[in-house]
Amino acid sequence: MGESVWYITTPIYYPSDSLHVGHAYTTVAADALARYHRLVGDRVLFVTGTDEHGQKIQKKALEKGQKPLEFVTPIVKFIRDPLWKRLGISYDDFIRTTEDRHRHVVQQIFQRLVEQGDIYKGIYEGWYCLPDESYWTESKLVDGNCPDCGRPVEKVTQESYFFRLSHYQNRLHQYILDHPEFIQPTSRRHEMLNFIEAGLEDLSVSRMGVSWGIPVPGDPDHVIYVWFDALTNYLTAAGYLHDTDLFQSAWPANVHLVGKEIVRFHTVIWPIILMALDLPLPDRVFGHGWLLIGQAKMGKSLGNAVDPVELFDRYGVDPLRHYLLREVPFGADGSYTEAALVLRTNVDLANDLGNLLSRTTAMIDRFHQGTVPSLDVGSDDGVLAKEAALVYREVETFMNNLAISDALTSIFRLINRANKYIEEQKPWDLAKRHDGVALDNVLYGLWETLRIVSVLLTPFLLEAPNRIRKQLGLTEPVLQYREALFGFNPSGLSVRREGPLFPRIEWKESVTAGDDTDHAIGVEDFRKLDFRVGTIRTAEIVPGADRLLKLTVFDGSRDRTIVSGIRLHYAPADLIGQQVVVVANLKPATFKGIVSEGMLLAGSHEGELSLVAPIRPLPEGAPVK
RNA sequence: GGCGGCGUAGCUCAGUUGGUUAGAGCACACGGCUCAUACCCGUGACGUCGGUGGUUCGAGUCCACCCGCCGCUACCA
Repeated sequence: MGESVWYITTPIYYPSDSLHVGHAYTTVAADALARYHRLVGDRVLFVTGTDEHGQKIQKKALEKGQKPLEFVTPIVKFIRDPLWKRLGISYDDFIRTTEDRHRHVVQQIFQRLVEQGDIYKGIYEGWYCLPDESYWTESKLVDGNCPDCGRPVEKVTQESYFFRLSHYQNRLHQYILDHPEFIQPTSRRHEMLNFIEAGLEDLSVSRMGVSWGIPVPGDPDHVIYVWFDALTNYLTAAGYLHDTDLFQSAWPANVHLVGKEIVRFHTVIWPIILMALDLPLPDRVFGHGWLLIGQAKMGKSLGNAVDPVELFDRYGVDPLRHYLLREVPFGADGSYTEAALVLRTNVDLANDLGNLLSRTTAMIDRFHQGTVPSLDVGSDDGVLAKEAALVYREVETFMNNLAISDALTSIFRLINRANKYIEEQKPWDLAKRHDGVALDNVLYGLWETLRIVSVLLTPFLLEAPNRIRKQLGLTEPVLQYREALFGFNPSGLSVRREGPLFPRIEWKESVTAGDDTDHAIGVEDFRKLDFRVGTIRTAEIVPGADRLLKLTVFDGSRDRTIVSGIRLHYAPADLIGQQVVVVANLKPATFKGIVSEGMLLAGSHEGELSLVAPIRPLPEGAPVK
């Protein structure tokens, strides 16, 4: 019987596509929690993995002429290394649903539930798209047609195994009422109570048309379907039915960290499976928000998925981790923009933390020959010690509540306090006045604060803590959270200045593509723009300007003079009679003495330029919106 | 449609059980400092607290209605 294990999971990801920053966000958050708990001395089991069965992967593999496992394995490999490896994901176990250990567990559970009557055979009604070879539920159909291809679907009825959710409905409802901590944040809890109160239908947990999955024991025409397979990974990884010692200390899980879109499966289906198995329920299911791209949901199909590998190649692991953990507050949605990532890095990591380290070590070098002064407790004002002690407790509280961004905010408050303290104490004046004791206390306080920060940041950042410690003259890595207490004895240590801990990122907004939703405008803004169709009447070269043309454009009511910088791309003669789109309510501007009353729309790419025009002719003056 | 939530400075958000001049961070302006990564520190400006009408001595904070936005409303991982 081992000591109790702090068990945290991420969802297992579906490797049909490469993962994006959203997945990285969930996983980094779980990693920070796992690292924190190791630091405070808990035995930790941190599990992530991949959910590899199902129709979609079967189809994708088929398209590539591969077996499903062949198709999926390189993707899984990539997720483990480089993706999670370089992001520093310190998982203790990586589970794949295609592993034998998992198949055995799923089949045994299934068998047991059949035997005790919680799973029964019935008839499943669904819809099937023949050309797509896809099954759909009624609610997914678009106007009664296949949501993928829009073609008609046919009704299929087939034998299926059903899981008796209805039987456990009241028990689950009561459980959620009795355990306010079970579903977080509370808004999700309300939604789930609502959902359950509406009544639970039994869930179809097998399919006949899909071959890529775990067969139903004793009935190999049926494959165990989706959630029943996926959710039970949490039991497999905890050793259920095969590693009794591990299971006894690890189960129930402390936290299932999930995206808000799968909260329901984790708080309805999953607890009922556990109830049916007579197992205790996890302490908490936390549904975190999404990382949006500007305002939009991120997704492969939306073409805006941000590749995490690209991000840490460009900005480094610590800036990325810090940004993810700091920017998205508790349960709410966060918004990814490159501008915000750069800002967080420059302001927090470079200006505040990096610069504090730089100025502290510089002063110890200059005013104390590089050796770390010791503290004269009796004469110290205790300002930094007090703040450090407060932050120490706050971080504990926040991390226990899964409030990761609040914990980081708290740590950076200590850093800011230290920067301010320098301003208040003016060590350079103390040095001039030869006030040795006061100077020593200040320098020690700053050094000690940075040492404490290096401990506090250990769960969040991978490289910075040890780089800070090296510059502080410390050689031992951080081992325990308790090291973040004020009063370390630094005798014999000397600082070792290096280059900036986090160099400021020079970043020009205009250079970046892909974050156009960063400056999203409302439709009311768009309506301010008056676009109209016009026809070019005349076109002539503007003397003394090598790229300007002077045009007259009839906009339905009058001829406008428009000066346009398109001479390199269009000969005047080619433009006459051409329809274009003009911006009609632009303030007039003067070019080479000619007043231009508007602009033409044109697209450009790498030196190419093309005017925008209606595909079919329209009357002049027709609005464009 | 049903249930729930949100709308507070240019941006992201805090605002406890209703109570003196509505806050923080970022951005902006000005000033200071020089140990430091053009950094840091200070000061300042900016808000009809979505709208209307109530309750109250007093409402961002309670009630009603309205406007706008969002989440959930089952078998996709």
